[in-house]
Amino acid sequence: MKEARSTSVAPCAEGGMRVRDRIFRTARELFYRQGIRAVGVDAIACGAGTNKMSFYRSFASKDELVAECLRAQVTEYWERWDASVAPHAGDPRRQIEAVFESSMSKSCGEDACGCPLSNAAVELREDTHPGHEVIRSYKSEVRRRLRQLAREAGASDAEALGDALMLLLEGSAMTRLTFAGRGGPIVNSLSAVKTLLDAYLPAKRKAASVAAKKNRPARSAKAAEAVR
Amino acid sequence: MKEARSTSVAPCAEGGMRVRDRIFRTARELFYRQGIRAVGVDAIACGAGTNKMSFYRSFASKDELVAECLRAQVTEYWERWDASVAPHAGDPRRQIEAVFESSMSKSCGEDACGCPLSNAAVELREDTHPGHEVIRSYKSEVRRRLRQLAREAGASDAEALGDALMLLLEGSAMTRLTFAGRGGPIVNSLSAVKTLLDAYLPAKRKAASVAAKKNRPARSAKAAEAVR
DNA sequence: TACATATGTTACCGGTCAGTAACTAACGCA
DNA sequence: TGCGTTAGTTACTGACCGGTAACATATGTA
Repeated sequence: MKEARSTSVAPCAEGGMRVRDRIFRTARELFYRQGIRAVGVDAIACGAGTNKMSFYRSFASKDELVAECLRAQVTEYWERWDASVAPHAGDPRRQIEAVFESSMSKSCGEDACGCPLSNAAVELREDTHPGHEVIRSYKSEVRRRLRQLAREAGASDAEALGDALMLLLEGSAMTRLTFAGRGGPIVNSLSAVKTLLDAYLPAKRKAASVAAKKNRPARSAKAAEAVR
Repeated sequence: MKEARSTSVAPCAEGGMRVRDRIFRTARELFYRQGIRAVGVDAIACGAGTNKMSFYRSFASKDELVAECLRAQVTEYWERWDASVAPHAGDPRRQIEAVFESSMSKSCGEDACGCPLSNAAVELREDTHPGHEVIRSYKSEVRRRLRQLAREAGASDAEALGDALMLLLEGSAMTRLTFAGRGGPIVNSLSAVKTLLDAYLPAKRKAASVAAKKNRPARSAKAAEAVR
């Protein structure tokens, strides 16, 4: 089980950052790129331009750091979610599309390697790990929100549509680990979403949509093409 | 990073099995349940009712064992695939459904925790690992076959449909890690597949389907319900 | 000047990891 | 009987792991 782990990692000095923040940022990056179990405390501290002692002055344990990284990931994810949904208030179908466009361009973007939360779910199997509950509640909330949006959009079967969307979301992130670059099945993720929406949602999106004037089909079509 | 790993694992003596086979079987089970990195060579040997020395008489290294486990997984997967597809030769739409029914009941079954290949893709990030190529070629073949089936079924956009199906497949396996038991989004996986098929395939399945008499919509509907 | 806070340095602990050496015991077979 | 194969046993190596102790050095502030 050879690791390229010990190879010196370029320290992210980052000028005016406190040690704790540098460690935190470095840890998130290394965990995401190389995996949680593959990255040791020493490598994190060294990568942050400090040493192990300073690490343990800022964090109680590696497990706690991992959990905190996951919590930060969740917070950022919801910020992105809310930001992409906000401009389309009253148009739930468009909101769903916006969520996927955002996800496809970020968590599944060019240099991305999957979803940090999903990856952590694979690596942290012992249910005593403090990060476990973070992952669980996050995934449940994703499911709840997608089902809620499906309901608001007037889906014939909101639970089925919401779950189908979630499966696409999870699958899109996961395939990024094997199909790097721009060629994987993820290129057809958005079109799958639209197909499902067309199938489950009432035609002509009369639905519960209040501000129907906000529709911009040309823009969404362009975004779909941009992924390919 | 505490592990429940050292707790004695019940040895699978398995009477008349050779040491190598016992080690192999034990390794696959432990890797799948606890993760590859979380399981040490000692734990595998001990779990197989033998010791580390016998392990290294049968396998060159842990990495090689991992790769061989993945190869075995791939072989079994294609056996299952072929077996579920064979009874529906000439009815590609039904074949797609059968593949999903098979996958949902096995790799995503009751006590399952995701797809061994996908999980390995998360855990083995160094592209020098001998298992890496196994995963990559396997995923590519899954994609190729799904697109091929979509083409045979006469899909309006075979690449899009094939990829959408693959995303559902990947997502279904992945959600099993967080939503254990029977309650996760996977319960709506099959209905999502049918919806996509209805959307992409020509109505009344006239398509390239040769033996249209093989249609058994009642059976497939029942299977879809059984998952819920 | 004096003190508190934040950080760096070095050395260490006990444990686990993958992997090896050397020897011994059982079994099948000719 | 003798030999080869298969497997169990014990002890070991060197590296790395997460985590800690003790001490030294900055820097800012009062």
